[in-house]
Amino acid sequence: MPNHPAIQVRSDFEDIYAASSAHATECAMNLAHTADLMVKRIADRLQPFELSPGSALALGILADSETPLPPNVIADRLIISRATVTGLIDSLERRNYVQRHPSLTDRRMVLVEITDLGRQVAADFRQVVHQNEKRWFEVLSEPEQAQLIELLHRLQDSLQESE
Amino acid sequence: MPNHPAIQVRSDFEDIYAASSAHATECAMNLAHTADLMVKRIADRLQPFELSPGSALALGILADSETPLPPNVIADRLIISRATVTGLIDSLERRNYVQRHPSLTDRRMVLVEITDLGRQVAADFRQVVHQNEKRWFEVLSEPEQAQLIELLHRLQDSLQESE
DNA sequence: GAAATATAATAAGGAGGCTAACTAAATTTG
DNA sequence: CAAATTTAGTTAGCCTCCTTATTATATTTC
Repeated sequence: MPNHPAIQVRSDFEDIYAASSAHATECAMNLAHTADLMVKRIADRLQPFELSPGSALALGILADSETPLPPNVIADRLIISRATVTGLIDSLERRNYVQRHPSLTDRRMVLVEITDLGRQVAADFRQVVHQNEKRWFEVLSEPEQAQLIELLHRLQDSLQESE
Repeated sequence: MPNHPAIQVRSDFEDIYAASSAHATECAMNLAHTADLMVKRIADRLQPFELSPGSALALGILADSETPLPPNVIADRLIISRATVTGLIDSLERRNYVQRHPSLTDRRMVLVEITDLGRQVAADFRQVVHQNEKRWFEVLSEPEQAQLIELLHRLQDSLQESE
């Protein structure tokens, strides 16, 4: 993903925007800040596994797949560029979490296969991350979590339309 | 901000997690994805001004200040490192949006002063960004926006506690 | 008041994204 | 069936952020 700086400010940024009745801007700031904080926390939890969030997501996708996948498919699922996936797979391969094989049916293609070690690591880090996420989100009731998802879905649609 | 890859997957990622009743994970994914999408959109809107989101935030802070500010203060407000602020100011200075002056009272300090051009640009980009934000968030009613902010605040607190 | 400590800004180097250009292989088209 | 186009993966070069080390100046402590 684009390496855009996160849009965040310290938590009392409301000072700055309070006067302008910028409710939308306040939403935007909070959204960016919260997401950024969460991603940082997840990155912390992944560190013991020597995984970046991106590598972890890629490994997770491979762990869920019955069969090896080409980098292309991983890029599509994560909505990142193929070039970035190349790097993620390089890093996973260095740790022996995955292996590249040339495709026999289409020699342009590479197939990425998760190793037994990779599968184990995926199971482990997912448990850790999921446990933490559950704990973080415990401050919201189930209905609130559902509503948060609903609001975010609508926002996503709104943003996606916008060009 | 840390250059962590955004944690996002294509919008039908629910497939993957549906089976595991991972509501918290679904929240997390949506949060990261929505924020990332929004930041990308904002970055698009800032491009005509030759500003990155980070530079724009820094310029905004300077525009709001009665007096020139040291890089240190900007770093604190944006919750980014001082080293990063050095780079942002470099880029703003190249475009003549700000000027560095040595502080007369503490010769370790630099004071960053916004130029008239910078002030104008800040007013312009803010209007553009704010208009877009308003449009994006129109899919949520006022009470929904307020609730989103409330939910996010609680999440932020929860995440901040977590180490 | 000299030495040790703390603070401000910067520089150097690293990580993780991106686009654009390149190579190889498959597919389409005339 | 040869040429042009498309597709897959990689490489190279850029951007924005980070952490750590460096330099200069203030402040604290003995």
